[in-house]
Amino acid sequence: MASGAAYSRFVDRKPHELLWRRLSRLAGLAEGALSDQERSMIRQTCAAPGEVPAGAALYVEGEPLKKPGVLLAGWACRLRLLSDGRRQIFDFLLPGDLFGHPLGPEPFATTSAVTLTTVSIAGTGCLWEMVREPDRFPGLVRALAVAQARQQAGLLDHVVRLGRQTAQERVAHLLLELGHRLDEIGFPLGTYVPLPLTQEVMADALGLSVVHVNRTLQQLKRDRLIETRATSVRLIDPVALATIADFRLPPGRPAGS
Amino acid sequence: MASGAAYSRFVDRKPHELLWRRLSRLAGLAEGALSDQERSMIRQTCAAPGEVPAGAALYVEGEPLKKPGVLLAGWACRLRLLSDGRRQIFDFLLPGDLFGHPLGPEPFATTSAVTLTTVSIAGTGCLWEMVREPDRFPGLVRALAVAQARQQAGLLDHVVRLGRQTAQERVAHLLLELGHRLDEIGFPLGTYVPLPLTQEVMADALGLSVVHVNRTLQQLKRDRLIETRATSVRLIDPVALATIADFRLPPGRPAGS
DNA sequence: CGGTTGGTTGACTGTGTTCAACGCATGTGG
DNA sequence: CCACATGCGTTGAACACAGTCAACCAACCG
Repeated sequence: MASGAAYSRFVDRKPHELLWRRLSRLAGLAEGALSDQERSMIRQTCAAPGEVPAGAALYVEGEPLKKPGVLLAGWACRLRLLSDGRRQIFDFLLPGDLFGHPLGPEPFATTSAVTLTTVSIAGTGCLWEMVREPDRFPGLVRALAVAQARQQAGLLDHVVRLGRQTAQERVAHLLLELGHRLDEIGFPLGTYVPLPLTQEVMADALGLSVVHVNRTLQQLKRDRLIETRATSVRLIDPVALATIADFRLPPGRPAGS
Repeated sequence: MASGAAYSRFVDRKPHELLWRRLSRLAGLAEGALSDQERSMIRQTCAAPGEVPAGAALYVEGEPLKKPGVLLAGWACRLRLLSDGRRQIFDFLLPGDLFGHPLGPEPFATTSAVTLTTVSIAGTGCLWEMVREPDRFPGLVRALAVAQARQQAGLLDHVVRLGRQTAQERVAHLLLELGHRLDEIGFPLGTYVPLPLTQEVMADALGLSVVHVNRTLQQLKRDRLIETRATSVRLIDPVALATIADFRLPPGRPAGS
């Protein structure tokens, strides 16, 4: 089931190799989906990564999206603030994820994005070329489109969580989603994997209070469904969790490839 | 403020003219954004509209999206069912809205879509051409991209409603969103506009129980914020509603055009 | 007519919130 | 090295918003 075990961890290798691997999978599962030109483009993009500290904004709601990028290491999230201070987190950006690309022809950010850990990013300039000259990079454009479609699908899952699931189901569902995404970048499902989220962050993502997230996590631990260490979790029984959460694997990812 | 008053109602005119008008606005606000070729394409698309009864599925989650279309009259919604029968509605399709277009290169529906009223649709075959030969219809492709970006933005609003707003705020926010979308197609904000939603449908959209939707609507009526008739509503005080709901107008729509 | 669909109301329950306090680790400056 | 502050997790008690269950009504329709 866990397909990522065969890969070394995303963060353990040279960034451009891993990014290439990931974009290839996104672009079409065939490893030859990207041209040599695109491959060198990726290398160039990763040449000078930048560091961003935790808690910094990658971009802000309403501002023009002028700096598309790739997350090479660390976590971030997309969110919106209400006028009275309430906060809603839409989704999380993990290593290998693209961000800051406009969806339509209107290049304005519909959310803000904030780093949750120290983060290493690449691509501020190079990826911009790609967006403006799509014909030269068909594989990359395809990978970008797939990534955006996935993000969209993730949003739909999130709506279901918030609209129709209980606290336990929400937490289980989110952990499974993150677990599977981490599995794809080299942290096998069922082992201890990084989860650099405070309970407050989880609360703001799941539409719950911090206190209730805390109690719900404790319940999952008591039921021997998960284990936690400092900033990592282990999903002890992903199948039982999936049953609780009504979790369905996203399509397009054959089990044994 | 209400910009739609200058237009006749979407459903009162010849479908292709109104669709052309709407797509022009989406494509770039300038009325000349669509070519003659595209205009005739639109006419051709609307030539043989089909009727679909209420409660029918336009497409089903997981199936390949082979029939893109346009809603010419009536309402529909996109939704997903949980395995135990719970239901979550993601958004609503109003006259003039496009549906069934794949987002990425993977042409599988991520939701189901169901009609809420009798519905008139067009484009099953013609729009498919457009998607396959985007170079011949640049304006239409642009309009489609803008429409999808808007739908995406609507989903973000929906996440905020479900995650961080109270029942009253949710109802007010949804009514405002629909009110503004109806305004765009010729039903001025502040007047009686059609709202063919049962309270159960609103409940499944807003993540509430039917009973609670009922009580919340009554409260809004008692506070003289809305009035309802058989299947229509009037937003008596949109400004007060917007304050309650922390509602922000989507950008890209100048106030007086 | 009786059946159905959608809306309304009341009483009761419960899931999740709020408020407040405390523990614990980490960091920092005197 | 200690005093203090800060961030995060944990716990308890009281409360409230919203859900559930059940009954009833009105309109519509075959």
